[in-house]
Order: sequence, then C-alpha cells, then structure tokens
Amino acid sequence: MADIEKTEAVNEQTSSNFIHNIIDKDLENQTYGNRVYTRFPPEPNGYLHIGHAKSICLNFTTAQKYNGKCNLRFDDTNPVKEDTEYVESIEADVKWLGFQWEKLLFASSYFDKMYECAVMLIKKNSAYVCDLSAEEIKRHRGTLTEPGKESPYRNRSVEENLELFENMRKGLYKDGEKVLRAKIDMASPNINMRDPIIYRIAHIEHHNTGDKWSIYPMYDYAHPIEDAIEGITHSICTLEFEDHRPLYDWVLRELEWDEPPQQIEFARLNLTNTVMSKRYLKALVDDGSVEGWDDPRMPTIAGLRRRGYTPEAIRDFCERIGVSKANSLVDIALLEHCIREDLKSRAETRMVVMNPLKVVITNYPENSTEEVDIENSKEDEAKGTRKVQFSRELYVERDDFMEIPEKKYFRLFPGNEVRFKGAYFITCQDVVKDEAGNVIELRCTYDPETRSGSGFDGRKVKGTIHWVDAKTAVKIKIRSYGYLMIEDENGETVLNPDSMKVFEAYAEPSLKDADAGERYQFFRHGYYIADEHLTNETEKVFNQIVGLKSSWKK
RNA sequence: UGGGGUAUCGCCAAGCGGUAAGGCAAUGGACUCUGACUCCAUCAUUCGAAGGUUCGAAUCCUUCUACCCUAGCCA
Repeated sequence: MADIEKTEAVNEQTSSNFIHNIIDKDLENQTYGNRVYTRFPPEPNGYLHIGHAKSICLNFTTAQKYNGKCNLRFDDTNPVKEDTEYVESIEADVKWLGFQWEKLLFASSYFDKMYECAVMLIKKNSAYVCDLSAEEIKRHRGTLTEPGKESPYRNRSVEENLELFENMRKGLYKDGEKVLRAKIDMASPNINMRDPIIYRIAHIEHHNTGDKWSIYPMYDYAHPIEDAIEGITHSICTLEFEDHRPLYDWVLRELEWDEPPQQIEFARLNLTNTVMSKRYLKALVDDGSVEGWDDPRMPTIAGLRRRGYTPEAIRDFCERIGVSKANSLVDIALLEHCIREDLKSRAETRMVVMNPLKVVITNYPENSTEEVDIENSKEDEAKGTRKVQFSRELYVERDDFMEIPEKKYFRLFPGNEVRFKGAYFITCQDVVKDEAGNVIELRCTYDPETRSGSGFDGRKVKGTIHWVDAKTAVKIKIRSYGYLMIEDENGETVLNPDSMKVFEAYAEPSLKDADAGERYQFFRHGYYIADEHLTNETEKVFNQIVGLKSSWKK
C-alpha cells in the first residue's frame, strides 16, 4: 500500500514539462475549448526505436493527462521509402508499449482532400506549377546568406496553373518534369519559405493507394493538413522542424482553417553508446551486421523487447528523461536502471554458474544427496520456493574464489568459511591445481549444523555465494550482449566487434524447461530473460539484460 | 556569412523576480542467506560569460561566447 502511494507521488512529480505548460495556457485561454488531441505520426520506413518511444510516450501520456485523445497516423506521403512490413511492426510496437490510439490513420487516405486544398491554393494565386529542373530549383533557391531568385514560371495565370496541375495529377508528365510550389517569398531569410515545393510527380505504386496517384504531397504541405483534418490541437515533433513551423502555419492560414493546430518541438533522444539513426540501423540490418531489426543488440523497440526490456521499464525511462528543447545525451545507465528497477520485483531468481570451478565437499557422504529450499524471489514471498539438489560435488563461480584474497574479499579463499546460498557453511580447505598451475578444483568441508532454515546462529559469515549441483546441473547457453556501439581510441563511435558472445553455463535444473516470457534474475550476475524467439530449443538460450550491475570491486 | 534554437551538478531535468526540486551516476556508512536490493549521509553560495535594473535576479535588460538545426522534387 505504502509502495503504491509512493509510486503515484513520484509520477505526479515528474509528469510535467514545457509542453504541458503550453497546453495549460491553451486550456486557460480556451484556444481549443477543452480539447487536447495529439498524434504519433511515424513514416513507415523502418522499425521504431527507443527514440520513437520517447515521442510515443510523450504524445500518448499527454493526451491521457488531459483526458484527450491520441491518434496513430502513418505519414506515408513518400512511397519510395515505405513498406507495409513497417506499418505492421509499428502498430505492434505501440501496442506492446501499452498505448491505445483513438484512431489508426494513413496520411495517404487524405490525398483527395490534399489535392482539393492544392487547387484552392492555386485559385488564391498562392501556388503555381514550376517547370524548373531539380538542379535549377536548387540554384534559384539562393543560399543561407543570399536571397533566392524567382522562378520564371512564378507568374503563370491561375487558369494555366489549374490546367497544368490537373495534368500532373493525370500523369501526363514524367517524374521531375514539373512541381507545384507554394508562392511565398524567394527572399525570405528562412529557406523553407522560398517557394517550397508542395507536390512532386512520382510514377510509383503506393503501399496504400496503389497506382491511383502519380503526384505526392511533400511533408511540409501534407502534415499541417493531416493534423487539421484530424482535429489535432498540439502537433508535437522534433527540433529540426522548428524552421518549418512558419510554413506549417502558412499552409493552414492560406487554407483558412479554423482553430489550426500548433506545432511544438522538443529535443530528440540521444543515448550514450547508441546509434539512433534509422538510416544507419537499416544499413546494419541490410549488410547482415545484426540478425535483423529485432536483434537484441539493436536500440529498436523490437530489439529491446527481445532483449528482455519490459514496456513498463521503457515507459518509466521515458518519464524519467523528461522533455525539453536542449540537445542532450542521456546516459544509458538510466535505461539500465529502469529495467533493473522493474525486474527486481517481478523476476524470479535462479542460480547459474557462468564460469565454473568444481568444489568437492570432502566430508559430505558420497552417493548421497539432499534437497534444499530456495526462495524464488527475494522481494515477493508469494512466488514461493523450489527444491534444489545439494550433494558432494558442486560448481561455483571462478570469481567466487581467490587463492590470495585482496582486502575486503569475503568469498572463498583457503581457510575461509562462506555460506552456500540456501545450503550450508562451507570452508575451503585445499586447492587442487593442474600441471600448469591452474586451479581446477577446491576441496572443502561443510558444517552439517549450519543448514539453511535450521536456525543455526552460532557464528556468522561475511559471504554468501551461489552454486549448482554438478550431477543435476543443466547446461544452457548464455548470449551476452554488450553495447552495439563503442568508442574507439579516437573517440569515434564504431560497431563493437564483441557485442555478442555466446557461452555455456551450468544452471540449476529448474531452468531446463524455462518457457518464453518467464523472467529470471541470475544470482549476482544481473538480470536475464528467456529469449522469446527460442522457445523450443533443446538448450535454452538466455539473453543478458543490459545493465549488468556487477558489484565486484576489483 | 543569413535565419531559427539551446545554455542550471559527471548525465538528464525542475524553476517563470523572493533567495537552486528530483532522478541517474558517484562517494562514505548501516543492513543483508551474495557485496544485489533497501536504508542513511555527502554531492551547484551557484545557474555559459560580463555588465546593468531591483531591497532582492537562474529568472528582467544589454553585450558577448559556445553548441545544435537549416540551402532534399526525404520525413
């Protein structure tokens, strides 16, 4: 109970940002009545990544906060880059994150309306058909410091423009032959206002509208119309569109829209050790550097999901990073904190020895075995206990032994006594080495009086370590994922060649039939999750969650 | 070099004229059947810099500096 109250209080505190301040003012001024309507408008040209998650959370939770609505809209105005595979994955990812859209829409279904609007602009003498080539248009645009030059086609008559534009629609011209341009100001210091192109010709099949259209609207023209049609009040996008806002407003003003939506920009997410560029991620997929868009090393929602991230953890992360207009680079440690935070209370714990060292309990009877009870969760008693075999020969983590202990090392070393989790106090008596001098086995003794649960309190030990029973242990494969990207010696971010390692580990038998979706936290080594893509493998493969918080002080 | 933005602790980030929230990270300590978790403590006399206004400024004014975006028939 107290926990719940605490959680709510935290959410209360962190759930305000500058966008909310803007909305509060709009509500106060009744700019849009009491309406708050947002939208998440991805272009279906790739998979969603953690950066999109920030935008998704922002849009959906903002709507929730004000009892408003939020649409999922595919901004599919450029058929050359888009694909239905992407719309499916995007839908799945948004749902998985736990959000429900008011409507699922496609910008392409507004093409008729957008065409009508373009005709209206032409009739108002605010748009014209231009025959300049791409190269010529570029030259006429001017530079950052020099004004542009007007197109020779700028002063065509309304009638001629109407006819030409109609012909463009009919597919009478080749790609690039003509464009429709907004007639604004070639001398504007804002290059976006120098008669921007609003329609281009493209004889290409669209994933949604097929071959109905041979002209497609440009983002700057289409987006405000999409927002306006849907009754969006606050159109939230990223910082690089700030310079486009005058054009966004121009389109809606020219089209004489009542209660036009307003564009608000925020800084996109950057994460340390993470590449967020869709283009780059696509290249990794295409050249086979990763298994696919859902490779667990990818920062995609699908990759994070496969890696073991929960939607709760991702949403918590998005809440914690906040929203502002300052370019920032968020430490990935925060994301890792969020998954640990979420998993620590819901994941069950299991003992797994990743790098085994054999231990023989010399005073434990041969051919004898016993069962000990170990709790499944440290945090949640309701998760119960399980029986684990304990016998004469066991494996412990090599790290848990040090022949010559450093200060403050209180695990196994010759002569030291430690607790074996859930079992007995064990004292290391002897070290067995091979010819090369490598430690290959520890000879230990146990104290029968110290069994867990016996109530023994004769003495205490400083260390507790995990173990697996040699006879009953199962071998599992651990796939350990490091950061996909690392910095090289020059400070350049490059692909990490060691981003994925596969190795065998010994696990207690309860992991043998672990099913997809079951979450496990392995003792001391961090948090792991069953790989949902490998449900029927004989050997279960586990993905290592990022954010291993090794407590070892070396 | 034009235009548009942003500058508050190592990383995010509140603050909106009344005397610097919070989280992550870090550090010390307590606790512990793992050193995890939890807990407790420490962590910006100072808000990019310099001036100015004011009883009072991170918040207002001036000047300067740094960084980001911007010259696709991409979004």
